[in-house]
Amino acid sequence: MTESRIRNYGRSEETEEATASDGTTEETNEAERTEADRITTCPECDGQLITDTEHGETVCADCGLVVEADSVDRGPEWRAFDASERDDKSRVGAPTTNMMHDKGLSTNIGWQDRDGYGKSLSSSQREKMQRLRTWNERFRTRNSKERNLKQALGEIDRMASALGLPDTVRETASVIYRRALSENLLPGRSIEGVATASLYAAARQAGNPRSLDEFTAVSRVDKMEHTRTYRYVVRELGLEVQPADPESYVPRFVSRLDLPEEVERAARELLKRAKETGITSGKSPVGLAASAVYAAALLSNRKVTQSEVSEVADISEVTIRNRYKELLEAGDNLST
DNA sequence: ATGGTTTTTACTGCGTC
DNA sequence: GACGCGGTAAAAACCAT
Repeated sequence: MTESRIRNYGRSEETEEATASDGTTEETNEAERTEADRITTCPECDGQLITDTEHGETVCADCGLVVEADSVDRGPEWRAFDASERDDKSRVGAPTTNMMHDKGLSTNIGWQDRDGYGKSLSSSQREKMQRLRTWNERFRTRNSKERNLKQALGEIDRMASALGLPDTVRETASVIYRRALSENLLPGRSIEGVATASLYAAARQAGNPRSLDEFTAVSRVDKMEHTRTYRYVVRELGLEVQPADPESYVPRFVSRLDLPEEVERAARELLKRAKETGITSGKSPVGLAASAVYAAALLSNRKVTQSEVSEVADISEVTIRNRYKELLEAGDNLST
């Protein structure tokens, strides 16, 4: 952002000098020009700037000065001269999504009893549409696999919302679930279990992990079944899931404790050093993150009690005590 | 199933407000 | 006296074998 601003400044100065030589320009105060008025007004005559997308230029409406040239045209590469032509030439539609069992590609008949112009339908038309809707729905979720998927994806969506996981994670989870389904991993396992496992794996792959406890809080399956199916799915599908990085828990703990960004940085620093000394191996990532946050808060003189941290991290105070001592020691050893 | 490691639970003592 | 903190021992959970 700053880069391009500097470049633009340079260009407008050049143009100024060029026009100043023919004596038409008054002095402009260089120092007073801020980034705010760069965008809207002409540096030359303070006229309104207009963007010419056809030629990729930003020009002054009054004096015609080209302020910015060769900008990137983000529009389509074809031209259309009226609305119908635009519709014909457009090659895009709604994106397909793995979050719906049919990838969002099947027909969906609207529930409003209105025609294309927004007018209400006659009663006979309404009945007809209702029958169509019924059959459309029946065909759409015809076989058991489809119904299975539908339920699982609903489940994934519900849990992801409850855990505050972004759409990208839901997408990944859906893909994993689809693979599990197509490889026949489902028989003998519950839909909820596999759905939970898929989401758990997706969240970890995305570097946005949630702890097992957080999952058991929102999932319909208990912890044991969850971990069992998770391991099973990972093994059968050959998923590559690295151990959760403690750092990825830090931001959430920090924000839940209302701590400043400075603490977050310090916590990350502590974790980095701990990783270098190798004391992190085998220890629970959540516990490490929680302890790092506690230690960082302590170092920056912010009052946070161990019990508060243990509360938001769902980790025992004892673990925090043990870990944070180690973290501080590791930090000392490296810095000296 | 088992043994080793880590985490949790429960309890106690110390200092401070 | 309540609270925060530190420590300990035993139980429980976890993981690889």
